[in-house]
Amino acid sequence: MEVVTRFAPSPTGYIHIGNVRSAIYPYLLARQTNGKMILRIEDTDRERFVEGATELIEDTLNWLGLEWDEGPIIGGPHAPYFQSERKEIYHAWARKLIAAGRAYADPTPPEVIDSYRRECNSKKVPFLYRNFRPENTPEWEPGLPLRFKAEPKNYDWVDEVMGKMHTGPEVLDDIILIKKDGYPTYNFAHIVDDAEMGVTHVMRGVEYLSSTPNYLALYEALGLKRPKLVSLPHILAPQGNKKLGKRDGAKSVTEYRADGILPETMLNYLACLGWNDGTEQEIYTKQELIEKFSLQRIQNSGARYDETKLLWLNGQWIRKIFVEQGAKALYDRTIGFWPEAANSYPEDYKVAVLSIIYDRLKTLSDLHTMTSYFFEDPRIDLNMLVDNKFLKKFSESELENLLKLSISKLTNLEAWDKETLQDCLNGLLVETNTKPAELFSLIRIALSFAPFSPALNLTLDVLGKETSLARLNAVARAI
RNA sequence: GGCCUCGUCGUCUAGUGGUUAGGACGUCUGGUUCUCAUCCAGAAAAUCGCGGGUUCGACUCCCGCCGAGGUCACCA
Repeated sequence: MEVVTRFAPSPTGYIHIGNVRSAIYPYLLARQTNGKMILRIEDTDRERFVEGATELIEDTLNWLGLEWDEGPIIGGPHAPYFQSERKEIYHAWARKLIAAGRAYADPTPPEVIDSYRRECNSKKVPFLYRNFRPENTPEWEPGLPLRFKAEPKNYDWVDEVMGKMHTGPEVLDDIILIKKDGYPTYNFAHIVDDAEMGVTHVMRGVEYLSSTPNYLALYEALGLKRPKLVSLPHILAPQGNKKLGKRDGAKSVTEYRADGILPETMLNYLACLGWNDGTEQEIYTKQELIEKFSLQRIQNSGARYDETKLLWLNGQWIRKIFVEQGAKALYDRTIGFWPEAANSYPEDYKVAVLSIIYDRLKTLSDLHTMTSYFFEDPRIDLNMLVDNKFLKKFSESELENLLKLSISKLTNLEAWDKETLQDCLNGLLVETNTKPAELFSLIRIALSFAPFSPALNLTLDVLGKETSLARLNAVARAI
């Protein structure tokens, strides 16, 4: 049977890293089995609805490369995919329940229900509405909430991650199916939708584990086959033991795009937070994840979110793309991350710069600070020369002489490429009887006045003869 | 409080009766003709939450406890 999974977020804001995994795993499973993934927007809470949130969600999925088969804009055989547009469907199913005597309209005012709840809380007993079930219930009509009539009993089921589950009758209750505003609750809507849409695997956070018996009761009352249930462990905040949420500063997934994290990194990192294939592999392409993913190997304990490892992984991916797909492919990912001054330079030049600094990048936004001297002349700061730990031992006139000799040798070069330049630099080392740390530091700093730069011959090569010599001369004059 | 879930290096994890408890991030130390990285090599780092059993033998099986989390909404 075809596997059908879904990602069913509510449009209450952006998707953060704490909950995007419940999009990734369904995606991987669907692709692995040549099944389908559905995007469904659970917008039945009209108070919390945020304008534009659906677009944000689609944007996130697109950026991560998680394409879906049915959903709001692209449509599909089970449209509409906004729950708010499916009211009649829920009502039709609700009427079946009423007809079967398994649902009732509840006239009890909220204040009264609150008092029941408070009573239970003060007695330290769980609040079960079915213990307060009204004797006579009216016809269901708009303005009245509709409740499920629970039949308490034991339930046994298998959670694909947590394993064999068993609960007693005490967890079943008369949950609200339809709110007084006519919209269904999540509890009811998702069951109806999953059934109508043919969803075979329901994947969601562990927080739903406690209410699963109520869902099981609903499947039963509705005469529906229960789908496979998959509980996903939480992603924990860096501090404490709570699940990662917006109040812990959980950034939106796409915010990481602005920070220069690659989507490959994000997908790789998040997929492997709480899942692994049992090997020692750390870097996975999307394709590899699709092939190797398995429900059985999802971790059943929470996993802490660790940004340091994300950064490491991003560095790995930057290098992987450069090595496997080439400098141009990596360059295409860097648009928007270059310093202002780079705008007036041709693409070839920027690709050349990228080629010699890419392996120092942790994020693409590092480009901004790491490459400025390739695009504008640095401010000359003689203290950087004089105070340098390798150059301290030289007097200013010695430095000037070293620099002048270097300038004349470089000026006389006929070719300007990394090999010729290295030969020239090596010759200067012999001639001046200095150590690489000394002479190279001098030239490197004079060229860049940056805390670090790529290998000297490469820096000179990319900067070009004219710019390099102009900068060295300027420094020689300034000493 | 009831019910449910979870518990291996700081972190992510491998491990299903017999292993020097393995890998990765991070940390530290070296090496790579200068810096910062990369890369390479190496080190430190888990009495497997605790206590009982079962067994020749337990991280692995059983029981109890403790700790952490979830849930008990007309939110999802």
